[in-house]
Amino acid sequence: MTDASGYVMRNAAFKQLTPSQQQAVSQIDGPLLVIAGPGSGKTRVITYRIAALIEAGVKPYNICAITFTNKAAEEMRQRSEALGASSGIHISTFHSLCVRILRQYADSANIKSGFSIFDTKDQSKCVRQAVKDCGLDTSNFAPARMLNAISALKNNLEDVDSFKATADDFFTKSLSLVYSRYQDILSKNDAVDFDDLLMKTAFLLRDNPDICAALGERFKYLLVDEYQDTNQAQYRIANSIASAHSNIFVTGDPDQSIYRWRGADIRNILVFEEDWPDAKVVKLEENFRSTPNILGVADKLIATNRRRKLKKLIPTRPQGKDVVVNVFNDEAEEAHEIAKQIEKLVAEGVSLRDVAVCYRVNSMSRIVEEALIKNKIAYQIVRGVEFYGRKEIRDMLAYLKVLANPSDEVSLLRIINTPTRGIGKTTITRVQQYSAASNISFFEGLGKAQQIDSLAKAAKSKIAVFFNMMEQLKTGLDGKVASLAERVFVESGLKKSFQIVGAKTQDDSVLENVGELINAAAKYDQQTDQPSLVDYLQQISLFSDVDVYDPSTERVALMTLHAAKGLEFENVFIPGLEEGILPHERCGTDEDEIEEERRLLFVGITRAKSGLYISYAKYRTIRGQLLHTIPSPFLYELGLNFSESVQENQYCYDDIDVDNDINDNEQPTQPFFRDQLVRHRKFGLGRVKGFEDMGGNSIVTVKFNTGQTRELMVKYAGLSIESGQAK
DNA sequence: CATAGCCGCCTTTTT
DNA sequence: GGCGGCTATG
Repeated sequence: MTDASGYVMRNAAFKQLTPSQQQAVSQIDGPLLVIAGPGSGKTRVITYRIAALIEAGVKPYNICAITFTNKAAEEMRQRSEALGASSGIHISTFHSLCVRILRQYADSANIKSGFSIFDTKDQSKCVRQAVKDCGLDTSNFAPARMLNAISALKNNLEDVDSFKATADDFFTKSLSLVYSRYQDILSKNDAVDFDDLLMKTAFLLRDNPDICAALGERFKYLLVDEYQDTNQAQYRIANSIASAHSNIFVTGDPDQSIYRWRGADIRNILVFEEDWPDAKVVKLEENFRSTPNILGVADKLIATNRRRKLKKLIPTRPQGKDVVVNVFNDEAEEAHEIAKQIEKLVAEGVSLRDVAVCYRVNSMSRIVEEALIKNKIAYQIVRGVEFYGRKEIRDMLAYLKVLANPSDEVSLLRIINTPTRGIGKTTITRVQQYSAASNISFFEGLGKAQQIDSLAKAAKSKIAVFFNMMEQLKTGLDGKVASLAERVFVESGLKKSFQIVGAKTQDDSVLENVGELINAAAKYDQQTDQPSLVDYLQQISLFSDVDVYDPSTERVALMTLHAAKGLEFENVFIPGLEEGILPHERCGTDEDEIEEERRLLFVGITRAKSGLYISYAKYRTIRGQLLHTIPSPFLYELGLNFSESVQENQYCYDDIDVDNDINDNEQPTQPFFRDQLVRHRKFGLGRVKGFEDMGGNSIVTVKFNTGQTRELMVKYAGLSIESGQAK
């Protein structure tokens, strides 16, 4: 094998790599950890490495590369194709890989191979039902909260039984009931959620050494990108597959770990050397992307974090423009000035495709959009309104899902009366009762509707029409998806109903979107060897708009900081450096979470090649409330002489007391001051709006994020003061 | 049974 | 400020 890699050594392109990059490329067998900083040419290293493997005689078929996003997978495919080394290599996300494995070993995994994959909205429906079924109140046990908790359990490989055993207080006991019921509902639907894909695969590999060995045989070389973002389930899956041969190659950067909230465990990368004692470790510390100005700022910021592997950012580019920090009055002005600055850049010859605006939360996109529209600047939102989240698309897909998997009751309930065909709640309940009593699925119940005595004659005939239509559509299942989708569109009556609405509102975007869906299906039919409806639906469930970003168009890119990972731009704007936004208020005082927010900003900063514009607004309207903001503590950590660097904007109005209901000159001895962030056990996060000093009976007025303003007795309120404020 | 309008909950980030 | 779910009304 060394001979073959020697061939790579002689390759001219290979010689252009730095010594550490060469190291990372040329090791063929055994475990290898590459700690790769931002802009270190990591993607290049991975593709070269794939080429080196193939030149060393490894069959493409035996190579499996895992990424976190479909977009990263697509890019890797293209890049390895450019090296003439793509066909046969398995390149996909963890989730896609799991779908494949689960379908192949459906019996051992105890699921049907035609399983539906439920997205977040489907999950909410199910968990809400589960909470109700358990006799719990959906306001005390908010479905979203339950779902988050269940998701966290699954990512940590806690199944229903193991969690039940450890649940000891009221909340965890209730949660375990809901979890159990939720899983029952999913299984009744022959459905899995995103987390199940991982958990079920991890358990499948744990419990079936033969399957594990077979996969190790199939995937003799395993590459995992962004290893710092693996959660427990993904970590186990990767380790299981590689256990037989130890050919596991992972790359990552602990400083860019930003998915803790979905179970990513930074420890996975930190303990790699313990897991694989003969692992080689290569650090890629040179940065080929950003100017020293930008890297200096990034380095200062991240140095504040304690939980990390020490790593340098070594600049290779010449000194560039200063990093700009701006302060604005409010978010509208901030957005407007960003637009103006973009205009300036364009005047200097910068292309719009070299500009990105990266914000903490999606909701911040709108104000930026408005400003860009006003200034006639073209933009594209990377993952705005998700295509597959649109109502019309979900309706169409629900029909297809029911055709592929009649047990999918969630989808069936969505479409049974969409468009309206006179099948109402009462009818549905009666069929459901009948189906439950006769131990058949809801869809089968519809087929037997004529035998259900409680149903009215009219209801029976309406059901018959619907049921026959679905049966009729099923006869067209020949693998090709596009033609079927077209038929569904027409025969379901959706087309007609959308046309009516479209004519009324003068808006045919709905029809266009369905057209786009059918086009996409046609593309799938064309590009896939053995197209099938089940395969199509399972794939599509793992896609979102993230993958639609088109770097070739002449537009400014708008995206969240999370979505920005892996991308680079000549110029990057990061607005909203404010307490509560970045770091986000949800992370509270938890130091680990604050560190993650810091990494998030680090990721944002290191996207910029030469121009970096950071800003915050003194006032910002959040959920309809005008709030006086506090600058983000991160601003002080950037190593810029902050007070001097901030160019006070000429339009700045002075700190006017907006509500005018309290004297600003409070005595420092008072325990509470205006705009202080406080947390209440029940009402959550809020801001102090007033304080009446009455000794032991002092009253504090707090405006909570729920929108309520409350007067609380200090001695009873039990308010805790949120730390992390401006120093 | 269908629809309009109201109420409450919600939003961090993604597969 | 927006969506989804629930309720009152036709």
